[in-house]
Amino acid sequence: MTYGNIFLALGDPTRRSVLEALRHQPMTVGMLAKQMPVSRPAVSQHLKILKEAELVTVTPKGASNEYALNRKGLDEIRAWLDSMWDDSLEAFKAHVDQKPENNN
Amino acid sequence: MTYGNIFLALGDPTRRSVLEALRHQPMTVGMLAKQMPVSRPAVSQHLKILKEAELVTVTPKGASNEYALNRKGLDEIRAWLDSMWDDSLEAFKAHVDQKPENNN
DNA sequence: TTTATTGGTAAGTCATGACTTACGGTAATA
DNA sequence: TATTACCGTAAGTCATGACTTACCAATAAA
Repeated sequence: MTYGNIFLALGDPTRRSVLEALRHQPMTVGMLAKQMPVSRPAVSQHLKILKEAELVTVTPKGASNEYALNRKGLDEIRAWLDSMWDDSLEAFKAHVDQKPENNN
Repeated sequence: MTYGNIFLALGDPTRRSVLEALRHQPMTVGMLAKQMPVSRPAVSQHLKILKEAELVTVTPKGASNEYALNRKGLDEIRAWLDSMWDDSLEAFKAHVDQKPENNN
């Protein structure tokens, strides 16, 4: 279950703040830490988790590392949501289609 | 931030199992607990969190309570995902549209 | 090469939360 | 009414995880 990490990553408010900051433009760790209420190591640890969940990407820029949004992780969440509704509609359809005969 | 509770709720694998079980049909607490590796009180506590996140609804059925999927919570997640992409596209558009003049 | 900037990691603390058993309260049944 | 099923909550335990400071590696500048 690959989206397990993703939901876990999105469960933390600080990590969501990081993602929401990265919506507007890619940022380095220092830039992110400066506008957040936690320390730089904390941000670094969060970024590690976000990276493993494929919610962000890293590209080294000299001495600093630039982080950007990664579409992949968010797409998986969307797929999970879609699957929830597919199955739900299936169940509804089965409910509508049910007939007294042929229920083996 | 209303989706805070929702992401928190979805972060737990047991709660996701509950939701995925409810995709197919509404179920009582006992039915859910029977097909899960945790105790009934644990399921009950999870359902409380899912209910507060508007991911499930409850309807009393005599002595038992029937839980069903609630579209509302999942829709909010979808809206959050959409907002991420809207802003991301905005940023991309701003990047493409940028010209040497008029950058005040 | 020395010095400063950037950032990842280690180690430790502390809060939170995911379980358990025990209990009480309500609705169906005998 | 007495009994049985169903379920929510209280209390307590234990693991996890979100922080901190301290340290180390790598790049950029003096």
